[in-house]
Amino acid sequence: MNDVDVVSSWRDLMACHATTWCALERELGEKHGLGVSDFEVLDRMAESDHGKYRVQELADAVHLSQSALSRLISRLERSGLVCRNMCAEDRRGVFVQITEAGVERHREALPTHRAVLNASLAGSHR
Amino acid sequence: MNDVDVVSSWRDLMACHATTWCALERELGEKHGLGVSDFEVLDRMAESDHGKYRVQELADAVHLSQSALSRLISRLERSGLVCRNMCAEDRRGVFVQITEAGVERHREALPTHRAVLNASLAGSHR
DNA sequence: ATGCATTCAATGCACAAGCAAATAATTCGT
DNA sequence: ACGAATTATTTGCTTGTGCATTGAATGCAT
Repeated sequence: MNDVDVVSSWRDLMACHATTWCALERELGEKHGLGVSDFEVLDRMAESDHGKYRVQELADAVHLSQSALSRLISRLERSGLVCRNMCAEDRRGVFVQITEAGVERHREALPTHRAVLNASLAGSHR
Repeated sequence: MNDVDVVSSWRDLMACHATTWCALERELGEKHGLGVSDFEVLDRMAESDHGKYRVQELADAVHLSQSALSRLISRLERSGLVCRNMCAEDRRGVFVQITEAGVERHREALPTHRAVLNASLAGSHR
């Protein structure tokens, strides 16, 4: 793969990312009062069995810094979608856990999320 | 393509975007004092013949809002990499033009950019 | 020519993100 | 067992981003 190809791959990737991200931000924001990263966090937690996550795990999953995650969780906590629990084994750590309200909100938002992705990624990634 | 596939495509896309973006940000920042969007603007201008761009054109090209672009251009202008010219035909508009220093900086940064992309996108997009 | 709606860019403002430093708890070496 | 190094998270600070608004120029209709 030559330089021209890599560059155009990267540009395509950026374009696709930007379009999809914006569409998600708009739809999730308007219809459910969630940002993309908010949804992503809820989504990870909802799909897991145990429902408990460490902050750093989530940060990796949604590609944010630790500090960004910490604040994001604070916002979600203030909205009652998530709660922090002290972690008994290692008291430096914090377990983040989705609440009933969080599960509910996620269930409401899920179809919107899927719809946007289907619309936005339809052709590009077969 | 079913829901599961779209979602995993989207997650792959986000992961790839995040990794590459961060690598570019770090390398371009450390070695050339440029952010990813800074480079992207210089890159567009350097590859064009006329070298003149309208603000909104650039905003679309680099996937930023018009206001973000306006400020980005101000920063590049302060660094002397770019200059604004009044546009004679339509005096609401502004032409952004790359300077000699801008061309120079872009030339320096280009190999770094290509190297990071090659390293980061090597396998994924054949 | 004047008024009105539209378009281009810049600015005020609020907010989310990253980096670095602070805080808190655990582990390791001796 | 005590202090040093390490790990997990939070907080202070600065910066970049988007939205809404403003200022200015243009096009169009009257």
